[in-house]
Amino acid sequence: MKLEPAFYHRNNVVTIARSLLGKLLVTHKNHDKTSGIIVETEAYSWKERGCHAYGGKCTARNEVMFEPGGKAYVYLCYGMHNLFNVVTNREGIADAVLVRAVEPLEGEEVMINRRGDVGRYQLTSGPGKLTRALGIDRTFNGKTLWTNEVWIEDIGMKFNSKHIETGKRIGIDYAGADANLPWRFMVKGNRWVSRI
DNA sequence: TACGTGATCACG
DNA sequence: GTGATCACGTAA
Repeated sequence: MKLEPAFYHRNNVVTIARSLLGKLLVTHKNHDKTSGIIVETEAYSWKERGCHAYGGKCTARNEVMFEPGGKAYVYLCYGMHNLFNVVTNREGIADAVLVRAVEPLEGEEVMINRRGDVGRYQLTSGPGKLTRALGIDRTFNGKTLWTNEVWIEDIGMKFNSKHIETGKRIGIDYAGADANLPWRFMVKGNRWVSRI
């Protein structure tokens, strides 16, 4: 069943990033349904330098982060890759969770068509790869996550801290000391987790 | 390890 | 208007 708005409106983005592991990210476009189990996330908070909305800075790109939790924040990275985030917290408090990897569940053929035949474990094992595989582009920016086009679902998969690996977030060296925050979460041993 | 790639943002 | 920058992926 789809996650309710209240799931996203909570104020602890780290807690939400952890609890998104094992949830199912689903897209449905042009009669193609694709889905994957979330196996890697990163938390971002307006209070730290890694975040696009650091210090409450609102721009044309990140304004959806300031809306109530439960929307998609999708932006273009390095001129090529669409990255998918889940906006959290209440209106005006800009927190978000980056989804970095999923394990394919439904529509693997469609994903291969979109990504090319790159091999089973390369299909969705990174933040740019999974958006391509699931057909997520910037037109998804601002969509609520309980529409019929994109949503996140609870499939009863639960992980305790024994099954979750924690680490520093990837690719944010510009964040200074905040780059060391242990806000990256991975399902231990899962084959689709992005880079080591 | 190196670079493609183009939107974005802080300048003025 | 302009230029530096960038929450990545790929080949090598």
